[in-house]
Amino acid sequence: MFPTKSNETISDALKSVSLEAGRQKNGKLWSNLKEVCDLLRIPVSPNSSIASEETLFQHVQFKTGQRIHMIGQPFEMLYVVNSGFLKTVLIDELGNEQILSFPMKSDLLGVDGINSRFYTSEAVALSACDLILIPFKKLTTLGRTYPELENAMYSVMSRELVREQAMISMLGSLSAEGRVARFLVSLSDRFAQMGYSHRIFNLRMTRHEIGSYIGLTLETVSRTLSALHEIGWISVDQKTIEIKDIQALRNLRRLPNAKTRAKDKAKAAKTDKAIMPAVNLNQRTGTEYYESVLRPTA
Amino acid sequence: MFPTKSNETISDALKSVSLEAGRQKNGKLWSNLKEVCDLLRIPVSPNSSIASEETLFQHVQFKTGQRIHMIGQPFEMLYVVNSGFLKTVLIDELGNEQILSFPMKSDLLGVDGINSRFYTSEAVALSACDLILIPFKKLTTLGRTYPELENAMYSVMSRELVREQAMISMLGSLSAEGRVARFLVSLSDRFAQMGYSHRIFNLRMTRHEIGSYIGLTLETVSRTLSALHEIGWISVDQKTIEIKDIQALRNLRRLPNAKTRAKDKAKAAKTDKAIMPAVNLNQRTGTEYYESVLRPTA
DNA sequence: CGCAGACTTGACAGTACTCAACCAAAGTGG
DNA sequence: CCACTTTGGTTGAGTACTGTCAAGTCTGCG
Repeated sequence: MFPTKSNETISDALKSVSLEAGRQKNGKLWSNLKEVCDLLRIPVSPNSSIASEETLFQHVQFKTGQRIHMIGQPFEMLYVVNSGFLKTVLIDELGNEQILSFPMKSDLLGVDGINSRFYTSEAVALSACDLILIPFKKLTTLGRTYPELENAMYSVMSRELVREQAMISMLGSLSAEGRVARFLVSLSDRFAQMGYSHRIFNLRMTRHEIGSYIGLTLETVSRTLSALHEIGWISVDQKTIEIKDIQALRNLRRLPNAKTRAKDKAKAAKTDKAIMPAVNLNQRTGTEYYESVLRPTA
Repeated sequence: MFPTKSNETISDALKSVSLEAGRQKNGKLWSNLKEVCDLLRIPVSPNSSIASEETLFQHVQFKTGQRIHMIGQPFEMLYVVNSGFLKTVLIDELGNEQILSFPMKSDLLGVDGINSRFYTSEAVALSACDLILIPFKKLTTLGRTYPELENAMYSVMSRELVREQAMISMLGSLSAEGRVARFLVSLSDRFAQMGYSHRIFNLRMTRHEIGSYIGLTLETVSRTLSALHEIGWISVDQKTIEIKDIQALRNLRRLPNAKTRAKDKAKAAKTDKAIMPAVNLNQRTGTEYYESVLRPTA
């Protein structure tokens, strides 16, 4: 009776995850080092001394809209997302918000504070969240006891760096369609990784936030989602996304062009609003007609 | 008789720096841990045991065009730039090059390899370069002996992460003019930091490489440089850049707009090709005339 | 029920890309 | 030494894409 669980059931998921990766103590949730490493997808040899119960890290819960840390605040903690969805935001000199990431389960937050000793970005909960507190001082101390932990830290930071490089590459080279497609694909991948459906999911962020993240205006994001919907690669209804042709989305760098797309729209319209399957986007027949008909009416 | 040294004199600079930050041994240059930390601008307490001569790191020289490491190559080394100019390049699925950074003195290279155990980008020398080899294994081992080194590593990686975040923010929010202006300002700052002139310097990279770095085509880069030249904020001649109004460049987010710019060009033309000082870009007088004169001739 | 915020869609405009011609500098080879 | 090629740069014309402005819809919530 249970289909692939959607990411709707946050509170349910939270409960079960909490049981997996935490224990009660003084009425609060705590995780040991091993559990934190597992959460971060850091390989740890099973017989490692890391598995000890000596060092516990406290969980903290945040409600939607709550700030985890603010810009300029002294840096002391790293945070590992155990459940929930967040955004990290940079605010530039003119007060413009720039979304930097949408952290979710198993992501690490707060790394930007290490160098300057205060946070250079802020993190906000987009849903109810369960985070694990990692005091940075404690972490570096532990690193001396467990050499593999040290390597793991380097590894996680390196991973984050590579992720940002990919982001820069995307912003530098992809069209609006390419960016939105990639965004959806990466979300789909993340959800799959977390055990949610990779086909149907809910966006946790607004069009404005998506646009900020991938360097577009909210209108362009909305239009592009509509366009992808219309050619049948996805289905959009407000925050609900259904991926219908992930391979097409993956391969997309630049939609053929606006003219061709208009043609396909025309076809779709002619075939009684049926959604076109994602094949043969490059066909170019019987379309000049459509345009020449429309032009006079405008 | 020595003006502020320009960055022309690479080989000279290399020699002097080598004497500063290296020593001969078996006919090769070596630096100790303290010198490497200084180069990376990592604060080290002077009485620290880090200052020891025990651990030496070898220098390696590269000629223009030589590759320091390639994509997919197993990761073993980090590199610290002691002198010279480089580029790091990402190559995506379709073989498109994407410039990620232009490392120069005191930058760290190769961090992207830590996570995946092989380099995900390649580094190429844009000039003669002197790099210090840091075997990663050796570094992590040393980290256990010198706790402050460990912190320093985290700090450097965090710094790099913040830099990339700023890059993402820029690509997401700035116009072509803003990007080029920022690029020039950041170069100017770097050169100042290295003791070169912040007013006049030579670009080490092509327009194509600049464009890739800041997400524009080479034509747009060229045009924008010409525009900044024309309004008198900089002076461009091929690879030579002279900054004439760095404050204007710093504040630039979006040039008033194309129309206003055309007006200023008109003014500049009328005043017999004199270069306009960078004031009052927003004046909007006597310009419709210019346009209406030009239009018919086209 | 009305309001505010999020989203969609249209019209229009301006920025930046594409294509292309041209120029300059630096090799290359006879 | 001079044609010739190659590479990098500049500039123009035209166009496509994406931003801006604006109107209107939908949703959730007090």
